Amino acid sequence: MGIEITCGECVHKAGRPRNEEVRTKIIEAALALLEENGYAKVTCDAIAQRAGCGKATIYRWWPNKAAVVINAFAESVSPELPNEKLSCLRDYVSGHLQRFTRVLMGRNGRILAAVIAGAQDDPEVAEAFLAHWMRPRRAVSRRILEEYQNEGQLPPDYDIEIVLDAMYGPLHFRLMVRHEQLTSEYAEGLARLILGGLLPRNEVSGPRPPEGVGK
Amino acid sequence: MGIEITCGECVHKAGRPRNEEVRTKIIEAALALLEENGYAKVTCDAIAQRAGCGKATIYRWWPNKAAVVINAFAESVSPELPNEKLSCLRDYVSGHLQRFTRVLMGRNGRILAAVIAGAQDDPEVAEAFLAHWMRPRRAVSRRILEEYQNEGQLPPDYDIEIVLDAMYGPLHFRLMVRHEQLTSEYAEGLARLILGGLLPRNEVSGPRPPEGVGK
DNA sequence: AGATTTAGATACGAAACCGTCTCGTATCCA
DNA sequence: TGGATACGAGACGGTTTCGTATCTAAATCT
Repeated sequence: MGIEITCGECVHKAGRPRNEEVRTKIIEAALALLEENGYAKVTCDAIAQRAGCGKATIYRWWPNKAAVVINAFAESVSPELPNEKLSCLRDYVSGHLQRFTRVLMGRNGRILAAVIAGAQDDPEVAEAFLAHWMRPRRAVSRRILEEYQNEGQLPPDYDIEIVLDAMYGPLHFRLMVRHEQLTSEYAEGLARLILGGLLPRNEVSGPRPPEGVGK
Repeated sequence: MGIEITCGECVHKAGRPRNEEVRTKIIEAALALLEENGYAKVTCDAIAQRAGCGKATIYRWWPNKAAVVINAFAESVSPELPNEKLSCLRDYVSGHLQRFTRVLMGRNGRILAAVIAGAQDDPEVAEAFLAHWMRPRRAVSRRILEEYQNEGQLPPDYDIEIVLDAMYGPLHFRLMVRHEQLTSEYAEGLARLILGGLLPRNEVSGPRPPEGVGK
């Protein structure tokens, strides 16, 4: 059943109503700690201190740290970056990688890296990350790429999942390993490479089928 | 100065000599815990228990958990996977991605993911990972790709760093995010895509320069 | 033999974190 | 006004981890 992400609709009956500002401050504190120190160093004590609230207030609304982090992450990224099909595949790939890279270069990039790291030792974080971020966004891009494929702008024998990975994988790679900077130029270069391929244009018409590499 | 990776040459003067088997057991225990539980859940206590040794023995030779993990990681991966230039770029990319994927599919894959995750909240782990794993291996691949470029098998206007990321990035992406399985077929499909590119072969000769996407 | 060093076992204090709880106060509804 | 709920502050007991300190036994050198 996983972790409750939204902390309920808070149907109000009687008594002092919930202070929405406190909730915001807790979420914001969690994000700031994620960004600055990484997942492992986020603690409920630290969140409470930073948010200027009592620890009990946190535990009243979330069962544990993972739930707060997942909730915070899901909200911070919810202003979706636009992802719409253009008439030309080339422009779509280039533009989309540009926009996504700009997101990763900022605060949400560090947060994303922290959540992926946290997902390595907590299956609940992993599942929440896939469900609330990775899968929905991939679905949008997948649908767009499939349309390009139907139109013949994209070779029909390519696995869309692999195309998606070829686009997003390198960006996440630099985000997390940080062997080189994530930059706008990187995104542009990557788009050119994915679109053009490594083989010179005067090679044989298509990639030849695999031979002698499998089992 | 970073963390001492090899725990010294242990110049022996007098007294009981160091039991090399204990060292091996500690390293092995660290690797097993990394693989099973991820970086965050590796503790010196757990290592000692699993290795069947006293905690003091660990602290005698390593300053802290990060040092043990880094040491263990560096040794476990030291049997380098072969990475040699072939006459044909296509075969090199395809074969290399295949071999590397097979590594990631096994025990060392989980360990690698754990270390990268650990690097997100510990700069020393990050630097050790880059220095002892990422940079040396990238250097080998970079040199090979540069040779292909000099031979004209690889377009001269591609940034080799980006080519490297296009190869390794998607593999690490699946390794860590696990939205889909890492398989041999994935490696092969990725190789085909990188080599061939998204644009149909009857497009204009080369990728056109960026326009209107930068600032 | 005696000095020296490694090693296992275990106790230890300090600190961090967890999740719960209480208390006093604030804020709303009936 | 009184009941109900939210909140901040902080104490709490319990657990975990850290890194150190002891103590005993083993192994090797001089």
